[in-house]
Amino acid sequence: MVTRNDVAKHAGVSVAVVSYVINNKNNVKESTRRRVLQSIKELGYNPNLAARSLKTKRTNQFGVLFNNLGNPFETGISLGLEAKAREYGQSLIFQTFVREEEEKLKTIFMGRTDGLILLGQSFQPETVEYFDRLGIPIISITSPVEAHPSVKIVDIDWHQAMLDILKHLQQNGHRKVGFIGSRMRDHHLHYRYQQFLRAVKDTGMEFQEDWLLLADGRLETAYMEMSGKLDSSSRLPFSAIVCANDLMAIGVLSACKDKGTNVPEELSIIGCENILMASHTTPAVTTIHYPRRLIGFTAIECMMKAVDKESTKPEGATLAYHLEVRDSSGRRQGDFSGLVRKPPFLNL
Amino acid sequence: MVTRNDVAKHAGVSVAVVSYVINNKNNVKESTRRRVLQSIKELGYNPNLAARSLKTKRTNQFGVLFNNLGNPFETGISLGLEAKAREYGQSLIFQTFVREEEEKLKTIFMGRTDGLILLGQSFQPETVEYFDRLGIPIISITSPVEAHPSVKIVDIDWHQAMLDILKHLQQNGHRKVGFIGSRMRDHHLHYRYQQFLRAVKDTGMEFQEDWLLLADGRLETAYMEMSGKLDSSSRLPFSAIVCANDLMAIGVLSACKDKGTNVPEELSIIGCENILMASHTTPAVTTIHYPRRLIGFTAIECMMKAVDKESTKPEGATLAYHLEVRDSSGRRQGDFSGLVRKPPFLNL
DNA sequence: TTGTAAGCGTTATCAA
DNA sequence: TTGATAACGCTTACAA
Repeated sequence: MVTRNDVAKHAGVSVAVVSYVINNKNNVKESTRRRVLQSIKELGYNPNLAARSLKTKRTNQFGVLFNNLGNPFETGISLGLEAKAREYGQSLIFQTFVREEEEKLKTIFMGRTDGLILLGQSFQPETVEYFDRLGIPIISITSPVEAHPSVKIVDIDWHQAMLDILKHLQQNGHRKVGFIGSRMRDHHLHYRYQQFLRAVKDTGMEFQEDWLLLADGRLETAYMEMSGKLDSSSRLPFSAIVCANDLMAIGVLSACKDKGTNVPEELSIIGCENILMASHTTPAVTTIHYPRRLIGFTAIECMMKAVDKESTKPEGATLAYHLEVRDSSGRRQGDFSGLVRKPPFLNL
Repeated sequence: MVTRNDVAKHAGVSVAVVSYVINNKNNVKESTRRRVLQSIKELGYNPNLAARSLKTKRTNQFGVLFNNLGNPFETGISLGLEAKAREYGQSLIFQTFVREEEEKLKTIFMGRTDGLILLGQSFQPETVEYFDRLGIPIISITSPVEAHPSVKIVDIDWHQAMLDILKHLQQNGHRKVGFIGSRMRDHHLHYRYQQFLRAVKDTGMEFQEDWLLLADGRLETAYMEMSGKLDSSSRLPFSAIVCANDLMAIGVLSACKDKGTNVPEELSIIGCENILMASHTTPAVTTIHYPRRLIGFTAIECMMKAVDKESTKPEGATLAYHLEVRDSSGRRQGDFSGLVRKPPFLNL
C-alpha cells in the first residue's frame, strides 16, 4: 500500500505538507502543492480512511437500519439516501435490524459511523441514550411506535393521510371499513393503524376489532390472511379495506381475485406508499403516495446538520403526500362506472 | 468515549491484557479474564473498529456496488448478501455504481473494505488491477459484459437459460422471436442478449436485428418502447418476445394491455429473474427463476474464502435456475387454453 | 511556508 | 500469565 510517507519522500517534503495538500489547507506554496499532487498521482496514493477516522473522529459513514431490504418502500427510500449521501461524500452501511441483536449494534458501529438512520424501528431507550452519549445522532424515517425525544423523525402526516383515505371512501358511499396491519405491535406499520383508528373516530366511520386483519407487511401473508377471511365469511362485513402498505393491498387484491370477489364493486381496497407495483395490478391500487426519494434526501440533509456540531439542534421534518386515486376503490354499490387506467409511466 | 485504556485501569491490568481478553487469546488467567469482562460491561466498552482496522489491515467490511437499488433483482440479491455477511460478522457498504466516478471508488474504499462485490458492472481493467494489487478481491454477481480474469463470477448459466426459453417457445409453435434488452452495451443485461443470440443460433429460431427493442432495464422505458412498436406496426413481426428482465417484461405486458394486444394469444412474453411482481400481473409472467438469495449467500462464501489468504485461490460459482412457466406464454395460434394461475405465495 | 512530533485506539512482539 | 512498547497511517498544534 502506498502511504502518505511514500508520497512525502517522493515529493521531497514532510508528511505534514502532504496532509496540507490533501486537506486543501491554503498554506502551501503553489509549486510545492503541484509537486505533491504530482507525486500522489504518480504513486497512485489514496489516504487510508481508517487512519483518518481514528484521528479525526469522523467516519463519513452513516448506518442505515432496514427491516426488510426486499421491501420496495424501504429500497425506494434508500435510493434517496444513497444519492444524497453520495453528494455529500458520505458512505452508507446497510444492516438489517434484528431486534434480538440490537445490543450488537453498539459493537458493529463503534468507530464506524457518524449517525444512524432507522426505518421505523423502535430502539430501546437505553440504546438511544448510548449513541446519544457518543454524539451519534439518530434519525428515524417513518414514525416508530415508540418515539424517543432524541430520535428525530422524517415522515409524512399519517393521521392526515388516513383522514384523506376515509373521506375518499365516505364520499363514495362507504361506511364500514376494515384494516389490514402488522401483527407486531412494535412495527412501524402499527403506527399507521393507530392513526387509522384516530381517523375513524374523527370521520365517524365504522370499524370493529374483528375487521382487523393481521399480517407481517408482506404480500404473501396478506394474501393468506385475506383468503382465510373470504373463506370463513359468506359476506364481508365491510365494503372497503385500508391496508397499511401496498404490498398487503396487493395480497388482498390477489386473494379477492382468486376467491371471486370483485374489486372495487364488492370491496374497495386502498393501500399506502404507492410502490411501483401498485400501479400495475388490475385493477390498479388506490394509495397514499409516499415521497420516498425526497424523504431519503431530507433525512440525509437532517443528518448532515446533526453531525455538524456547530449548527443548531437537529430537527426532523414532515413532508407532503397525496392520495393517488386509482381503480381499486370506487362507489360502494353496483353503480361503479369504470375509471380510465392511468398509464403506468406517470407513476414514479 | 470509553477506551481500552479506561478498561485496563478499571480492571487493574495492562492494556495488553484487555486486548487478549477481547480477542479470546487463551493465555489469560480465568480470574483476570472475568475481572476484565466485568469492567468492560460496567463501563460499556466497545472496541473502536477504525483503530482495529488500522492495525490489523482487516476492516470486516465489504463494498457492494449497485446499478439501481430500486431494482428488486438487485435488492433480492443484497438480501442474501446481507444475511450471510451478518452471519460472518461482516458489514456491507452499499454504493450505487456510477461509471464516471469509477475512479473515486479507490478513494472511497481505501482502508474501508476487504473485498468488493459488483452487480454485473464492467470495471476498467486498470481499476481491477489496482484493487488486485491491494489484495482486495472482486466478485461479480451476474456476468459482466467484459470480464477480467481476476474478477470471480457468481451467476447462473444464461446460455442454457436462453436455450430453455427458446425450446419452450418452440414447443409452443413459435418460430419468430423478438427481444428487449439494454441500450447500454456495457450493461450486464447485454450479456443476456449475447447469450440469447447464441441460443437463437443453436435452436434455429428466427430473430432479426430490428426485432430488438432497447430500453434501460426499467419498466417505464420498456412500456414506452413497446407502445411505440405497437403503434408503428400494424402487426407484430414476431409471436413471442424474450425480455432481458422481468421489469421490462411487465412494461411490455402493460403496453400490450393498453394497446389491445392479447397476451399470450397474440404475443407470448417471457421475462428473466422471477421477481415477485412477475407472478402478480395478469397474466402472470413466464420467467427464468434466478436464485437471488442463494446467489447472495454464495457470493459472500466466495468472498470469505478469497479474503482468507491461507485458503486456496478464490473461485466463482454457477448456480441452478429453472424456467417458471406461467400464463404470459402459450401456443402461437388461437388454440391457447387458459392455464390455471398459481397462487402467489408459492413464488418466493 | 514547511517540518517536528504528539496522539488517535488498537494489535502484537518481546521481555519479564 | 502479564506488561512495556513499537507500530498502523493519519491530522494538527507548534516550532522553525
